[in-house]
Amino acid sequence: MEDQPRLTAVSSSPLAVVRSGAAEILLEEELAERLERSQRTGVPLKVKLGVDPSRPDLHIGHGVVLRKLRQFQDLGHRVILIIGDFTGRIGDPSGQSATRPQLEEAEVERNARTYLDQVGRVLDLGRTEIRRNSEWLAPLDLGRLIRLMATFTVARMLEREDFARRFAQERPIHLHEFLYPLMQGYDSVALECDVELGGMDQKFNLVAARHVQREWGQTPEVALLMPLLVGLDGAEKMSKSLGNDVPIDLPPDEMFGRLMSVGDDLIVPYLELAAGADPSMVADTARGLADGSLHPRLAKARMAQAVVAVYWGEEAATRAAETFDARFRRRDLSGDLPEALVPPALVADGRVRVVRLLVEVGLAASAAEARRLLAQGAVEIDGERPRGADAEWTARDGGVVRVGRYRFARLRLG
RNA sequence: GGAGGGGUGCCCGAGCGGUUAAAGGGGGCAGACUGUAAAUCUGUUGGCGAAAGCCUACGAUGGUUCGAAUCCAUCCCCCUCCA
Repeated sequence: MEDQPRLTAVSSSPLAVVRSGAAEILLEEELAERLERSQRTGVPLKVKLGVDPSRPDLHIGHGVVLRKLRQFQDLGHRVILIIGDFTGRIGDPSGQSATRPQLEEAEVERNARTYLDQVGRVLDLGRTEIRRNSEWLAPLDLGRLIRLMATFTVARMLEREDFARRFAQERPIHLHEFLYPLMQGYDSVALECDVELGGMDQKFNLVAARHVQREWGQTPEVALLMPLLVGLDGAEKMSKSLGNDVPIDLPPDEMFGRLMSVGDDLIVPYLELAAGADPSMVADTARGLADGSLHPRLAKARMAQAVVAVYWGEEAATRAAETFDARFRRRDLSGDLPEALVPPALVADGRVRVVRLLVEVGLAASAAEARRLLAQGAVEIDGERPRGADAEWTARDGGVVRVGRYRFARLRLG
């Protein structure tokens, strides 16, 4: 392996650390002032991140914000994770069933737990406060709610890009959707937050929170906005529903592989945002790629390794890089492979129908797909490349099957 | 409350009695090419089956017909305009 780049900046001033990589800070002077005061008085800042429990699957795009949160944590500040259980529960305007709220409560619970598992890869959970916004939102009475609503105008609401677009297209905007930014803002009031983090897509909500706090006589929190990470497709922002994401809990080998399949344009942004690499290293890489002195494949491998290291540690990342090299560059499948058990019932006269095998070990979703893959020459098993739907494999413990480029397994006879 | 438009495969979208497992595009998967790149080209993309073939599918239910995604009835949902 090539020598490892330094991934974290040698600590400079707290402001420099916290500011690095941010897309926008409202307002930076306020941030500087609060950090300074905190340092002087020894009172840590309350730093908030709101999370949506209806989507418990985190990807490395969320990781961008989480890493920033971690930096605050490392500087000794109080990090508060707000589970939006209340907001999440009333979220879906089309949810009508009466039995639903309770089910959702259990679900919120489960999701929150999944969430923490993942978040723990980046944050120090022992030093993270977890709050649910139902704590203060559920008891909110109509009087206070109206007071909250009175702080905003419809015109102001419609400035939000999402609302503006839907309004222009005459697509529905449900009234309660206007409440979201307000409730999020109220979260900040309830906790008297000093700083709130979010992706750029949260800008409106964070600005609203500042507004609400001011209305409630509090000093508005600093809104620290992180850039959105582009998805693997290089076009849309990373999101699970678009299927262009890299889940935080993806095993190192797969995470590495997924990062390697990305277009060259993403090397630098990922290095910077997803890996949080040292700015000078990002600059070096960008320069090397631009003048051709750095091979894109090498740069990409370094990027992938750096990202994997964030979630799985240096050692695992190095191993992932080596495994990748062996499996894909040298096409060597002799190392550790995921194992798949071949049930004895499948074996007849020492032979196994390949179609059934693929389905059984999960390398094909259905027999029809398995036949298609065979017909397309995508299946390699123990060095053979059978084409027919009636192909058979001579059962052998430790046999290796590969489907397409990315799917493979070592076969174990059960 | 009144008038009109619509619900099709992962998504968008054509079809408007048989030749429709359903055009076309996107996405996915695979093959070629490569840096497992990206881009490009080609193939493929409901299930069961070795195959012939069979089964399921066009919001739901029922009906007309030799035959329905296409016609009729009822219901559910969505959208637009008027109030």
